[in-house]
Amino acid sequence: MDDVARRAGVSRALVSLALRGSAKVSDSSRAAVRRAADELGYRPNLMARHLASKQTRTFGLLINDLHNPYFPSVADGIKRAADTGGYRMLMNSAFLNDDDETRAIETFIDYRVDGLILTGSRVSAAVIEQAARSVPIVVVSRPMDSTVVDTINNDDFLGAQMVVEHLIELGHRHICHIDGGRGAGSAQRLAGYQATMHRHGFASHVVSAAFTEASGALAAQKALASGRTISAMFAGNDLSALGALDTLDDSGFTVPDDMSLVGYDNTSVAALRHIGLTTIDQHRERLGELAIDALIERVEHGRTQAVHHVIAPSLVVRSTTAAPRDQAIRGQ
Amino acid sequence: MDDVARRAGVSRALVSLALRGSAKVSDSSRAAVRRAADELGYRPNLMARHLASKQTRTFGLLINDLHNPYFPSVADGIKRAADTGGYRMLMNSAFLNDDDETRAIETFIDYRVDGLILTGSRVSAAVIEQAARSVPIVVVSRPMDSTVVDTINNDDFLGAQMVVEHLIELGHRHICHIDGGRGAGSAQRLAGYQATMHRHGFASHVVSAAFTEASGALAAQKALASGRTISAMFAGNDLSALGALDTLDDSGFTVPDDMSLVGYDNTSVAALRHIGLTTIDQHRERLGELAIDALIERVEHGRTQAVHHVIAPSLVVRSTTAAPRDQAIRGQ
DNA sequence: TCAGCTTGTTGAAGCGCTCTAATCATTGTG
DNA sequence: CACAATGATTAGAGCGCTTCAACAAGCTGA
Repeated sequence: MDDVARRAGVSRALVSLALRGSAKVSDSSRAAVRRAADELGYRPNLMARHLASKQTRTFGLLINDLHNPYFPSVADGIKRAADTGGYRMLMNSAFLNDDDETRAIETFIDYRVDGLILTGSRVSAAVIEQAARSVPIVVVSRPMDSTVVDTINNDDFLGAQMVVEHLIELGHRHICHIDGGRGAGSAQRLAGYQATMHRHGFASHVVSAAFTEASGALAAQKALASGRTISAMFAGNDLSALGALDTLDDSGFTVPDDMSLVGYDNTSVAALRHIGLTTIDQHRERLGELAIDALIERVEHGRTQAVHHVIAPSLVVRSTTAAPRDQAIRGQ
Repeated sequence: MDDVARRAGVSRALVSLALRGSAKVSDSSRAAVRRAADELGYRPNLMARHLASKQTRTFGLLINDLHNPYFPSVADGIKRAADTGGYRMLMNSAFLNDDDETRAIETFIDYRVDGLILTGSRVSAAVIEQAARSVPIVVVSRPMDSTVVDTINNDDFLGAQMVVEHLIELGHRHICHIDGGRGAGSAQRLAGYQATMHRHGFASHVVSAAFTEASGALAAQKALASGRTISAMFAGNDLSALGALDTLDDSGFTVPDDMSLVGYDNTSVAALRHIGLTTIDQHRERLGELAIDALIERVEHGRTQAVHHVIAPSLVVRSTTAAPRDQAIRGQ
């Protein structure tokens, strides 16, 4: 920086101002500084800059499970919104491990990001609220009733309700739900399923799993082995639906003739025509935008009260759902 | 830090030493410092630390395309290896955009990571070598003949050869290759395909695409519309194979009866039984370990000469390849 | 002409840490 | 008992930047 100042014939302070585009720098010195900086290939040291200014103009994004194609799409939206807002992103993933997640959050705090977005977070609310004392936090895809962190969520209760209504309309009565356990939003999805089944006077049938293929496959096995009649399965997310699809294939069931199957998230895999999974779309890009907006409001406009956005999902009907084979017999 | 020092009844310098586990600190003061730090919830400021020491003990990982399930698996291996090496990771993704990628690299440099891993990078070699002047770089899944950056690669020529040999053994003669364009490793895969076809006396048939589903689907359409006989398609990666599968489904082809299909990367999607794509496994976890090892050697042991690792892939035969329908007629 | 503004510029302090060299205690040696 | 050697501790400089108060210079209007 000293070199640049000397070369441009000004003081170090002015170099700082000029490079950050301050209005109170004359055009001539600004040009001189710019030229000198270019010629010297000078890049300001972010560390020093932060140390002096407490700003990094960087947001952190924590992705819980990189293997779940749902998250990259949310990341897309976030990145784009951050770009237009003039912030850059740094990411980290936790691979579904709580310790990893806690450490990743600490890394972000150590690096003094200006804001932090947690997607599909699974650590306890206490950990998050503790971290929120150091940095503004937005939690995406995990409902939290907090006064200190913002949340951006899909209405998972409604989504589940839409799925069940869709299946019931097709004539299904025996709908089994593959629960997502601690996965993001899975409690709401379960509740939506149960409430809707109950409202229609049908019995719930829940097998527990997680948001992975392997556990979805296992859960489907358990469901089939339970001896209960099942004509449709509603999995907590696309990944577990894919696992269930594996099991159904293996067990000789044809989807949707013998069994209807629904996922949740509308990931790219679900959209493959070869799979054509009926599922719920969460409008992920929108989630991302809202998350960045919330952060910018806090950082730049000093908002301190928490906001909680909930956006409505939509049903995407593809080729894994159809009327149950025995519809004619059981009738309406 | 001053507070901690005061509370522990020692100097600031000793707090620094104690917290970093220096050997020249008495057990008693070490304990006192630890306790004081805990009580105060003190976390050293990474920025300040770096400013003074030039170290962050963090590696950066740039993932080119988060939507391609190949990369998360590589990231898994990298993260694990970094963990055991005592480094933490920061990630960033570029979404297949060169400008984004360049900016992401700059962000990492600004954040002064101790080392940088580029996976599936697409920017020009010049950009990478320029960046390598600021930080040790390992390039994964992109062959580069550089004297300044390390590379860790799969033997894509060999992998392609294995695919073609497999198909030829099944009786295929008319094998079409869906090229990956600028995608990582795609040049080698193309070369392996062409060389092997040529060696067996068969004509090459290449349609160009990229490493995405959409372009794979399009390429398959072009191939089918070309009027040339095709009994098998070898796509540059799993994603484009999936796209081709969509097209084949739509066009009424049954895989593998009417058409065999092979991918590359052995992603989780390929492994879904419902898809069961024959593909090449790159031993991604190993790639990740080697990358971290290379970085640590440079950072901690001062290696300056570039190393280039190439590891052998293996063929994973699933259910999208079979003998061509007309084998009996065309015979051997 | 001059007080009072602007506008542009600068010196110096300070951000929170590490590191070097110096200091202080303690022990061992001839 | 002086002196070297060892081990533990500390003061203070410095890392590269921002920021703030102060200042110089050119303008304004009375």
